[in-house]
Amino acid sequence: MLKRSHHCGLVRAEHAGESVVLCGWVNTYRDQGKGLIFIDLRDHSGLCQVVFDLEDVKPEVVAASRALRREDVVGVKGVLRRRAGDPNPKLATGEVELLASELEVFNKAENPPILPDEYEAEKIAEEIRLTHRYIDLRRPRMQQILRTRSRVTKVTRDYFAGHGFTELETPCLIKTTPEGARDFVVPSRLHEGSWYALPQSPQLFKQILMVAGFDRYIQICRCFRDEDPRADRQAEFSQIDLEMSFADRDDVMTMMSGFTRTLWREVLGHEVGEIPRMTWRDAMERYGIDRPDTRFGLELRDVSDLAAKTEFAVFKDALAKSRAGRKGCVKALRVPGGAEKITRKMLDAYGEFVKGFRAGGLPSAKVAAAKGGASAGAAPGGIAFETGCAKFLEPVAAELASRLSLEPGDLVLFGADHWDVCTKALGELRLRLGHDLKLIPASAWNFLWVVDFPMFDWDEEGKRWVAMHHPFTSPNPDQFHLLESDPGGCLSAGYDLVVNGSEIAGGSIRIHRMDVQEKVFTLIGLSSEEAEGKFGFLLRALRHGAPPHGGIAFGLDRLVMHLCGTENIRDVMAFPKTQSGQDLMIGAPGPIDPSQLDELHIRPAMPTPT
RNA sequence: GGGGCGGUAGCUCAAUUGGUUAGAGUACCGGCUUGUCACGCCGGUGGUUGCGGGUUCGAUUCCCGUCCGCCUCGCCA
Repeated sequence: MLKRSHHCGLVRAEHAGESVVLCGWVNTYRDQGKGLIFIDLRDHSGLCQVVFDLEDVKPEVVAASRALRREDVVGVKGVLRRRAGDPNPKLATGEVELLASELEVFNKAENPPILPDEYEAEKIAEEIRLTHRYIDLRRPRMQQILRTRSRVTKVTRDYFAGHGFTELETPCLIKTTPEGARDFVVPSRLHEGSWYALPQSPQLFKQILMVAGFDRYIQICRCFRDEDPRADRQAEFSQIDLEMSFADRDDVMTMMSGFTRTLWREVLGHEVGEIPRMTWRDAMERYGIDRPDTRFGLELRDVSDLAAKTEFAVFKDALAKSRAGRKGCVKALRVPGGAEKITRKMLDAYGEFVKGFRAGGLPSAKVAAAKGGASAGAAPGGIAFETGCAKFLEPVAAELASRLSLEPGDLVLFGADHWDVCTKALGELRLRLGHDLKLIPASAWNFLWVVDFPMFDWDEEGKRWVAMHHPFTSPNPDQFHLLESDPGGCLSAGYDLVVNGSEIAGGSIRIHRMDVQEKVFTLIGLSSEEAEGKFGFLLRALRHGAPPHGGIAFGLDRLVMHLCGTENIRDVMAFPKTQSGQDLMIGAPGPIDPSQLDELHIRPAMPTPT
């Protein structure tokens, strides 16, 4: 077998004159006739032109080289030389070519269903690319992404090893937990009728590792959640999972800010500065979302008090609403220059858009310069409202103008509904406006810690509190007293790391006292018997010497998406699944043999597949 | 579970109001071509129009069902 001496993409003019063996895939072939054949040979490093001078090689090489087709895998031996023809400025190796003397065909490729050309890849249906993933992954872009992913995990391990973290593994076959996402389950052969569950995260194990005295833990682990996938979500995904003992919220955030800075420096050469903090309340009120994209303004402003002074039924109705102890509200979004930029058609589309988030509609008004003097509707600030719900706004025009810093030419959009509906609808609309009006600077990296989350959300259906993060999250130290008196107002010691409006990590300081943990279980409607049954091991651990501890988990896939600038999580996974959870390459999931079912004590409700 | 878009040659797409033998580019096969580099020129093979039903003299086109892919709401502690 020909042994490779260089990589295709790395040969340069300085290697001219050397005897060289290149191995790789035939990217393209150009048969010039009886005397001359060119091929571009590709490996992970790039392309190099190989030339066969048919009058100057052995007959078997003539035949074999004429038969070369795209994606054949070959080794070529020859002398590297400066090109006899014009250099190709498009190739890093464009100054040189390999003059072939020997050719070994390792593997003749059948006519490829797809080609790993970036030129074609964008057009080829993803379904086809996933089916033939071994070819799609040959694309330089996919190679670059997955190598970046490898670089990320390397930097991660180095950073945390350098800070005293121990890499430990936790089991994949565990048991179901009552809270959280739907579990993937695995039937037990040895225990009839019993089931394992795949971990949604190693949460409890890492806490127990802290109780066990490991001080600092890291794992790059696979997590499983049986929920519908999205562009940035897969049922099976990877986390950088961490936990620290004797640490408070600031300790964890400081450590992780350092990690983030290291990662962005090492992978992108970008210097991340101090990462600012924002309270959850601030994020929700100003951005309508718990992971604000702070790369652009367009902030929401509460105008409930002014709306109350109008006779607008939409506002009145909203303010009269109440849910989970929280009154309805009216919020405004000022779009500078929007009176002209936002066409009627766009406005209608935005109205439909917010309805998708259960808002009733999108009241709006244009801002114009007040007509000279004291005409009706003119505010002292020199503006007047036109169109839409303008006439209802007249009584509060001056106050609105001042609160929203309105100027002629602006457009004002209103959300009026339950607090959660109103904030979410306007928050999503803000993002869409930012996109549509091109307000988002593409090259910016805006990091943000979101802190002071509520401990609990009120579940209207179940009539109970549910943990906002997870039931092991501790209240902030100054909030413990609210646990009983005002659970809805109690803030947690949780924190999320957000970049450009995307949550890349989330964690919390954990409860390390059994009595507090039991209290939280009770609050979320878990009886002591249930808690003992589901989490007895944790409670026992907390009785036997648990250090204060806390941690975080980064979404590895999303990190890589950001670092590579992709918008699709499947692009950063070697073998992703489709939205229906299928692996199109291997054909999973698939039927299993009835005897396997018997062994597992399972009788399917569906007819046995044939 | 809901909404939207899509499925025609290996791949990317076209096909008028429901009307001739479903076309083009590319890939592939054959021939030509000694400096190409998305090589070029000539010729050729290639189709269960996702699948199943229905309407019709006639369906890629219209209707019903179903499967698959993508985006999205719900969901994702």
